Amino acid sequence: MAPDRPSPEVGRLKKRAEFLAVRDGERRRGPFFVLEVLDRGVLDEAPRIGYTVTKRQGNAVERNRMRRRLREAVHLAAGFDMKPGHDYVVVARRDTLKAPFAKLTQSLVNRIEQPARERRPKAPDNRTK
RNA sequence: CCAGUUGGCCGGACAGCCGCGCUCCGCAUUGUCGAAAGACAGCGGGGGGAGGAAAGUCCGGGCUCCACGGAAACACGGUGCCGGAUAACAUCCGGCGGGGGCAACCCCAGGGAAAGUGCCACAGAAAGUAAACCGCCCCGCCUGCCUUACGGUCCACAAACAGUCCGGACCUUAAGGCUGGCGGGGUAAGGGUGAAAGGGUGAGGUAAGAGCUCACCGCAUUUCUGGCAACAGAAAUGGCAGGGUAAACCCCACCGGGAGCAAAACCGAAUAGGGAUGAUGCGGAACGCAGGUUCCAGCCCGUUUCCGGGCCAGUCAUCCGGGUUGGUUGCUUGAGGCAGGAUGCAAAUUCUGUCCCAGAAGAAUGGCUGUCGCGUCUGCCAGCAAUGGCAGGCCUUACAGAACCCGGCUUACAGGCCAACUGGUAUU
Repeated sequence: MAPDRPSPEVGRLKKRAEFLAVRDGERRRGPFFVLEVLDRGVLDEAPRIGYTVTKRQGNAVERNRMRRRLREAVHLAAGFDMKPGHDYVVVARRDTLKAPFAKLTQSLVNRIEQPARERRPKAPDNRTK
């Protein structure tokens, strides 16, 4: 099951400010996790990814496991489909822990390949009724 | 073999593929990021990489910075049988005392309640200068009944009267007894209440009772003996006083500065702003032309007192230095592990040899697959049963992830292993 192509080069998000920036980007919901995507508009840089597992999802052992499985899924498969210059943040949910690995990988690939929808204009004036 | 007690240990294994962070060696010796400090990057090879609790952060230390003039008192917090171990402890070891268990063994916040104050719910008469609900006992009065005695009346006997050996009924009086009621007193044995009722058991004693008296036990005081001590034992005396509660206040003895690796040090852009020195100048009063000196105030050194020390608002000038972001150090060689010896009942100490064993920072130590093992469920078969075999399914496992480091405590934990001991049962 080893991929015949070399591992893709994917950077990591490490600072709180970077995570907060991606929160303003597009959100793709679905099973297992929520994917947040932000186009930084820099085409010649490698894509970067960060993982968010909140304390509500379990104790330290379970949180570690969720992060590791997601990281492995990105490393083995999903990383090839990430666009350069984009930042991705995976917000894990509890069922990441028990999901079959193949299903988790497939879900992640699909979510990344999903075409970028038109961003709704984030105007709070429209919401006020 | 069954049941149990104590102590210790393990807590999936192997293989394959792909990864992560740390470090070492060799070869290359340049590039990338950045304001700087600094960090990262190539190829090949090697090494090691979570736990018994890494957890809770409850104690104790190391380490770091801050604070700190002395003495006494006070306040606050903690500890609390004795001896030992230790860097230290609320830990550990060995004893003592009390309680539980047939036993191995386990549990104890275990100083002081005759220094004082407080509290003791409900129930109960009474919760602490004892008291008196029922009961028990004594005395007085009243009522009823019984027995005896004297007397009387009637019946019966007899019959003419007299009479009463014997019998019965009723009445008066007296004495005694019993039942009930009322009043006065004694009592603390018994009942009842309660977590707890002012020593326990037995005998004597008494109207009934009571340490009222006696014996034994307990208790208190004194003395002696053993023990380093906690304490234990014995004797004499006392004659029962002194209920519980100190995780209620309190008293006594001992101990204790504060904050924590996001500590702290160093390197380091801009900007806000800090410190030192000098000048001017200072809350009051006195002296002096003035600089200034003295006294009284004020503030600081945990509080107070005494002694002692320091500081003065504001403005201006000069000089020094660098919060935050980022980076490096701290950061893993340590009260260290393992093996053996010595001392000690033990906790532990000590000697020799040997080993280097995670150092992350949105946080590495993993992901997937296969085989086995373990567990569990279902079905079938064998068996009286315990159980065993086969097939299939599930979970690939409990509790749980280092964050400066040690020593403990506490809490969580699927399943399993070993040793010693105790009580049964069977066999010899």
